[in-house]
Amino acid sequence: MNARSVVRKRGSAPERLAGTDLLNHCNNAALRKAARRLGRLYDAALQPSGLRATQYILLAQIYDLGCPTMADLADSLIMDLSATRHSLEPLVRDRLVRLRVDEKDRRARRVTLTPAGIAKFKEAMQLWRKAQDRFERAFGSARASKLRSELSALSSEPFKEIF
Amino acid sequence: MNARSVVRKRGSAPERLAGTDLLNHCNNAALRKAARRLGRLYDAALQPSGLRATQYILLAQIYDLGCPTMADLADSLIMDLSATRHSLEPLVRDRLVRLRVDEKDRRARRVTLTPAGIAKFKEAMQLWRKAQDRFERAFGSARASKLRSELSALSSEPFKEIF
DNA sequence: CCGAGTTAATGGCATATGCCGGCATATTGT
DNA sequence: ACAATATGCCGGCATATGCCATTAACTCGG
Repeated sequence: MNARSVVRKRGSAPERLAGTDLLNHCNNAALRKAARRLGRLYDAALQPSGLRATQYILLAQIYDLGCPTMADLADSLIMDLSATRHSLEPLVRDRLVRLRVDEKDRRARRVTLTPAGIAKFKEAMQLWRKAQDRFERAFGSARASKLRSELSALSSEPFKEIF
Repeated sequence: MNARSVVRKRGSAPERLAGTDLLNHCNNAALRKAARRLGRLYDAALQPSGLRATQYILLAQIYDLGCPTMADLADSLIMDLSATRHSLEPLVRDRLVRLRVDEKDRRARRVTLTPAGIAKFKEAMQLWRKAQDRFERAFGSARASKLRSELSALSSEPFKEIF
């Protein structure tokens, strides 16, 4: 009787079908689901390089910024400083990334790619492009561009302070 | 020559400004950044309830589905089965969620909310709404709706097999 | 130059997420 | 009924992410 009522109650009520209401309206849930899905696509594509998608993102951003401080890097990725540091650990361990004390501000750490890091990044970039292409072929290139644009807007300035 | 080119080359080269190229085109990076940003918004809003945004999503989905199996739940959230299980652990520990063996298939586990879980969910829903409203007021309600719609499309069927 | 306040990073803890290998339970072909 | 296979979940391991408290280093007013 107990198990039955649990099992059945929900689906039978005419008010609402299963699993189609609550979360369909949640921006955060939609974002996370999409991130998981897409993450797995990129992760799989990058596998031959031994990098995770997140690690690729870190390398790319470091490459792009040159030798940012931890805080620069974290900010640019909308990431917590500690999270950034923790995520960097495997990369440092594997000698793809190096940290060094900033000359002018001894508190700061400059993050740089090692030669191996640069090589690995360039290797991974080829794989990344495959994932990117595969996704955009399926989703539409213009559509993806528009989506990224909206996501960037969401991640950018105005929303830093909606709290 | 090697290290030098890594450290310095970047900022000075006129070819490109720092941090605006590589990742701006990466769908995955854009998605992750947005997810982190929005996640923090929802996390903060839910804080009084003691739930994380992700936990709220789990409770909501369980509430919605009734008493799904682990696999049902994982699928509906585009989540790995093990990840789902692990994420459920704190909720089970705190007696918000219960697992029980399915009668008909002893391998399967049915996930249900306890009364405390239902109460907590409803409490959290009020906080969730605040975050949702706050975000949509800033981002635009229609715009958010469109964004969710694109994200859902991305998470849904056609892209399961773009590999 | 000193001390109060600020800023950058670290360490510890907790959850989030995923992969892989193993185990128990179903399902199926014969 | 039985062996082979498939399925659902568990455990262990590794990374991802964030918060908090702490420490080290800089800034500034006096």
